[in-house]
Amino acid sequence: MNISEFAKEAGVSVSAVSRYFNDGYLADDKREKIKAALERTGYVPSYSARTVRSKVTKLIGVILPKLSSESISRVTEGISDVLGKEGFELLLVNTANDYNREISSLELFRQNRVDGVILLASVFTDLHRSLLAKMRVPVVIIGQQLKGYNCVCHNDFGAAYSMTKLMLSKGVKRPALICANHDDKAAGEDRRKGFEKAVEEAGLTVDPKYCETAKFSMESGYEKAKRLFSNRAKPDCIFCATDNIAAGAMLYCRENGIKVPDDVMIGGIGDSRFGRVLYVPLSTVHLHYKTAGIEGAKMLLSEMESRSQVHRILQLEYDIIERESTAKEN
Amino acid sequence: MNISEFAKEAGVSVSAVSRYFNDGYLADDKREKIKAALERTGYVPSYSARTVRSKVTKLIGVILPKLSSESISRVTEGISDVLGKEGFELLLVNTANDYNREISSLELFRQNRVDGVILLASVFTDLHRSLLAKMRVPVVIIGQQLKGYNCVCHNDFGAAYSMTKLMLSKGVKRPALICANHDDKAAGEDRRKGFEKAVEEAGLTVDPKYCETAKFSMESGYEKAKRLFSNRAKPDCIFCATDNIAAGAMLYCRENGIKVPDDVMIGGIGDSRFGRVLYVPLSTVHLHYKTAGIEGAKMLLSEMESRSQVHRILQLEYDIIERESTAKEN
DNA sequence: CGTGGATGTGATACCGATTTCATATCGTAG
DNA sequence: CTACGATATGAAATCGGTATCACATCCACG
Repeated sequence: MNISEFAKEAGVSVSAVSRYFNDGYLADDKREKIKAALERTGYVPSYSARTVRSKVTKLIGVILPKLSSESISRVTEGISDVLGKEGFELLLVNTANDYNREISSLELFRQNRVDGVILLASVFTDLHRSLLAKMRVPVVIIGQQLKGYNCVCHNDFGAAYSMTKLMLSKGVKRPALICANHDDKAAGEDRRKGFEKAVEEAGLTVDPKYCETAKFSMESGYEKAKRLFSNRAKPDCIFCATDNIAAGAMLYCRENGIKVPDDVMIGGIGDSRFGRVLYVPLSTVHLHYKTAGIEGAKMLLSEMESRSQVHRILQLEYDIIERESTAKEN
Repeated sequence: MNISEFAKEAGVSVSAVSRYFNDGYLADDKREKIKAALERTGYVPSYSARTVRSKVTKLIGVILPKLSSESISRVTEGISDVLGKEGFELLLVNTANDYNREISSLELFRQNRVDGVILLASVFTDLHRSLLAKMRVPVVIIGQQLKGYNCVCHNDFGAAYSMTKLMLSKGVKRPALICANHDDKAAGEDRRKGFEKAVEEAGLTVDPKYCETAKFSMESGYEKAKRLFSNRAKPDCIFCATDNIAAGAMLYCRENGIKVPDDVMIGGIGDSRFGRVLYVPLSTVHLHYKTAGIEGAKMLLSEMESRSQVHRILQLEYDIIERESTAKEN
């Protein structure tokens, strides 16, 4: 059933029906007639037909590197909370860390399918940049910084610096690092640099043998911890770029009789829910993921409204959470 | 720029452009012309205009009770994998466990906005049923059973039964339960029944004092464990409906000097990633969440293709994962 | 050589809504 | 009493595509 059939059924004009669903200027008796016919027939207007003319999709495209990650789902929850209240729905694309899917979903979103885009990417290539430049709708980037776009990011450098410093302040001498892929500016590079700064400030040096690069998984953390402990002089402190990596490292320690924190301190980033209930409760850094989602969504809303070309970067701060995994040695 | 402007620019007819993006029957020279003009102009056809005529949205509506849950995001990942390969995108609605949002998103999906719907609901009311009946596109339900619909569910009863039986076989005498909301047929009622059956088969009785109902969170598990241990006779075994609840219960034990498994065994369901690295590694039941998403998506695809009215229920089995939290007492 | 199927083509009707426009009615301010 | 703004209305143009249709080639087959 389409609008004209329905209009006939309701005994009003097509325009009246359209007005009923949009603004006003409609007499009460017609309003009643339409309401009654609506219940009788179950008619629902077609969204795509509406979009063709009005250009409004009430859809926001969200590009994510993966779904089953605690931090990402928290960001998404924040986004969903804010945009849901404003009547927007989320068109979600899970790229599974595949650049090609990232690119192709940007392409997809150019097809007038969404009113705005939120991008949680880990790496930016030139292709990303050129596609982003072609976008005809506002874009907000969460978790990374990119010039010329509204961004919400975390103080990754500071978080890593503070966590490392916390451990160093307890007198450890051979700090090790399990970082993330360097191409990831935020979780990779910035966190690594934060670690290095703290180590240097403590008058120590960062030996490449004590630096491993892991994927964002527990399994990978486990493997890299194993490699760290294959060095002659064992590390007495491991800073891990994420809690997942830290959990993997801790599992390795547990299985190999290495005591945390007495033999080795372990610190992570992310404040995962499981940190409190780990084998040894994990010291970590709380990043405001949900807030990032909320603020990013708000930025997008305001950019959609004003279409302003002024972009800003919102950097969220962090909270150190100290637990047993970095407790004082004696 | 629209299709006729673009056609003029490319020096071909409107039909030729449409054919370029759809099937074939187009001479190679025109194909080349269009490709060149495409690069020159950056033209992208409008999806909604296409949809008005062709009815195809290439969108699947997915309704979820929450985003930041490991089990749910694993299901979603499965869905996304399968549907992404077939060129579908996901229109995601996070209902935040709010029935009204669940209802309103079903309304939303009636507006010819999606080609199919996947529903991960926890509770079914009459309103749900009547709205679902009005749907004009195929619907698949994951995690619950509902007559008249294609469903993928888990053997929740069996999982709970087996986990409880595992603990009882180790000689515990005062089993306790922390279950989920009974309105949730699968995770609430079925798992509780599985527990009860195992307890009765062991010749024991289920005292209401040893049954608590928790929300799906660690905090709630913690609280309910506290209540269980306020009984005069302490439980020596707690079956928890989910791993999150189990983690909370374990945290309570840890903080109160109750030894797991020596003083109390703890078992969960869900095989959360963190189970291995908990304070005491958690015995749990692996449910095939990702598989559920994959199979549900496949069901939807085949229903969209065949429009068959035959519905089936796919019940996935489970694997017991035995770890230290239920290790033999001596 | 005639016929028919596969291939290729552009004009145009059509999809289902919104928006514009020309017009009507009514209360009220001047 | 007139003029004007606010309210109300339906016909028709419009949005940007796809589907249909009538028609043109071309090659192969009997």
